[in-house]
Amino acid sequence: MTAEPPLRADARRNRAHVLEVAARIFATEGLSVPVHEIARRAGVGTGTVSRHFPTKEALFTAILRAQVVELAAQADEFAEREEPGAAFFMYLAATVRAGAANRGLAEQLAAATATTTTTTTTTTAATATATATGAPDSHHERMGLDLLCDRTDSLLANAQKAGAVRPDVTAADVNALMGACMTRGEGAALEPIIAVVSDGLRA
Amino acid sequence: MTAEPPLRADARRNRAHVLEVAARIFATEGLSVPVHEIARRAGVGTGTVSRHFPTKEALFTAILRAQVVELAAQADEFAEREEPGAAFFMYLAATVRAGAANRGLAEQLAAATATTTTTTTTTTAATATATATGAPDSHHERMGLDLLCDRTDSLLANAQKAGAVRPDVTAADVNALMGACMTRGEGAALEPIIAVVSDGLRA
Amino acid sequence: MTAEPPLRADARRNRAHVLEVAARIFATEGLSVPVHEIARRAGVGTGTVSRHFPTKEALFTAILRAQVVELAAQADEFAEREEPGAAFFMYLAATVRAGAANRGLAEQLAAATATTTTTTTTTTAATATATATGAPDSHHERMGLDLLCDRTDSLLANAQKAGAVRPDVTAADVNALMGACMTRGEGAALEPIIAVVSDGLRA
Amino acid sequence: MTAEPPLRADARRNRAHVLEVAARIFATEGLSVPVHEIARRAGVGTGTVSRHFPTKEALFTAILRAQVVELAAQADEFAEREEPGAAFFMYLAATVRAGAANRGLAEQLAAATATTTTTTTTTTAATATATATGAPDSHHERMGLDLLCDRTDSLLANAQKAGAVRPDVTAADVNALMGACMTRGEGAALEPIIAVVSDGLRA
DNA sequence: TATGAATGAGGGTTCATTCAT
DNA sequence: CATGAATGAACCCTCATTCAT
Repeated sequence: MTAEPPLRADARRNRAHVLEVAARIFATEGLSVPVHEIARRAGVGTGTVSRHFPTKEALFTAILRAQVVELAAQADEFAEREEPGAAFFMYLAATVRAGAANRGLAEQLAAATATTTTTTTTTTAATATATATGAPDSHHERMGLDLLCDRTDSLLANAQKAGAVRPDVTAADVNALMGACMTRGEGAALEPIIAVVSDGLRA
Repeated sequence: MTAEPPLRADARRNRAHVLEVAARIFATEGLSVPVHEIARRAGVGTGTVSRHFPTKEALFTAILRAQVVELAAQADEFAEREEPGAAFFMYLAATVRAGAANRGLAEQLAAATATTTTTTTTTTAATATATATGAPDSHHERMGLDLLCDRTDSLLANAQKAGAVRPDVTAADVNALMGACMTRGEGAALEPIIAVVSDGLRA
Repeated sequence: MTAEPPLRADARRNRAHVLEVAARIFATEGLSVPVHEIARRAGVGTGTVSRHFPTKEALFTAILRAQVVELAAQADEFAEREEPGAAFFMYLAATVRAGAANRGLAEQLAAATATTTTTTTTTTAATATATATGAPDSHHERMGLDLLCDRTDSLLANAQKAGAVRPDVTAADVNALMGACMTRGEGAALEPIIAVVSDGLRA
Repeated sequence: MTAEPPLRADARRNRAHVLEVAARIFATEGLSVPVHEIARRAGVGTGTVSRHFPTKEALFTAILRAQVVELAAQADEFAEREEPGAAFFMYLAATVRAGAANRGLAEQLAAATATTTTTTTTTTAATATATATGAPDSHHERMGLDLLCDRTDSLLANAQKAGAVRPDVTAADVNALMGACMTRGEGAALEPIIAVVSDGLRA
């Protein structure tokens, strides 16, 4: 609503730094790392983190959105430059690779995929509250997951129309499969898993 | 070391009851349910839970072990009664279904699979501490995951020898795939996912 | 709803002790004293306070209700045993004396009296939340202030009918006057104030 | 000690504006409004507020003093132009009306009146600290309350000498009564309260 | 042995104040 | 001077664990 004035240069740097550090920490150690710890490792006070991201969930959101937006852009490029089948499988691989490199992203996606009936309660009290009081799916949208779902929908539809993907799988199945692959153990090679799932999806 | 005296009858009953209730709760609501809540729903005091399972992680372990032992037994039956390919795919499906029906199990497996390189921190401070101080892989073994890994190893090897499974996947890949599928969103149907992965694994 | 089992003896003692200490502290230093400090002075951990009174506001409520209930009972005695005018003025004096001896009580009453149009925001976030989401006046009732208001209503009406109190003042005025007198500085003698207000109210 | 150089014109304007905005906010919403919020609504940075009023309490003081000085001036007018009784009761009514229209003023006065024996702690940690470390009654004087007390003293004395006010009340009683009436609930009409108290004070 | 009350470290968040820009 | 980002202590609350009853 109120158009915020652009951040001061140093603040922008600081914000970016916190974001970067938090992204790395969440990626490697998951979302349960205390805010205090993030602040410490970023070399700032806890208040600085709270100023830029008033809630821990806001921090999740900021990080996840950025990553998701990038993935969606990539997906659009694939859709434009490749033929339907290739586009779909490149999207699949790219998304899974991104998620696999990022534990926090995977955790959020896993939680988000489970939003159909039950309230998640996994992530945060704030999430629950928001869900209870306000918009039904706002969490999903805040995180930008709707962007990804859109890409899955259209890329899958096209690939199925082109006969490159078996017709009996739904977008929800694909989302679940991608979300699932992200959480694979780091001990296992990621590429074989992508290969297996891709092959399993082929017509 | 110290040979534990056998539990008194009422104590054994109590322990079993707590275990049962906790298993149900963890299965449906995940591992973050407070111990206090488990005790309450089991109709015992928190002290009773702590007496039998001195740590929350010990409770996880006890539950997971039981479930894993059962899965391993099932696997042995498959190995005995079915031909290699069928046995492998039945094992895969059974394991994934079990995990998918059990949120806590899936959470633990996901965390456990990720133990190869990084220290986990996912589950609990207690876990992290234990892992840090004690034996490097004891978590894995305490949970009984070694039993499952053994089954994956042998069933996969046999199935590959029989030409039923593509030769380029490793046991680690299969474990990761199974672990991954368990965490699929509750919105997506489980069976299509199993079908896709199974098809992808076939020779 | 769920009939709580009676507290264990030691817990009841502890609860009573915390209540007593908190009442004294709130009475002398107001409501803004940290819970942590109350716990410290009561010689218990912060968790113990939170166990008995899950919210700081719950602690206020418990203390205030007890005091208010006692005042209401006293009022009923006056109504029964004295003639209307005397009953009213004894009630006034007793209430003011109680509130004056109790800074926290006075703060709450002052805040509570101001509930007509604006939301108070003075006391606590929890209060505001409750007011926003749930029942409109629940704060007022949780504190038991409705009990006092009832007494003011009836005692005043009777006294006015009996010609002991000037007819142009309302119960709201009386409540405000009582609430006001409670907050008088401790440097000033209370009794002259009561005398002045009582005289001013006489027919 | 160090003779302050006169403020630059823009600085003086800024200071005045902050003062004005803060006065309005404190009057309507009380003293617990964050400094940050005051700065925001005044359209200046938080640093600007802190520069002019190094402490939140300093801001209170500046505002209160101005208001108190005005009240004192009014009192002097009454004393000059009216006969003793009228002057006293006009002073009483004017002071109470001012306080009642001003939540922050009333809060401060209530806190200030209570300074005789106990240390306050109501307003702010800063206040408490200042009170603890520095001069015993400096708060009272910083706020300009001594000015008001002087007026109460002399107006009351004259009115009593003139037989317009009952002789058994002290200035402290009157101050307390005035302070008390300010905090009356917004639901109750102010004038009846003033009427009652005035009548009660008459000889 | 069972109980559940007590503990206290740790979580996220707010806010008066300071200080680099 | 003005700015507003940074600070960090303090607040309230949760919960795994311990221990007196």
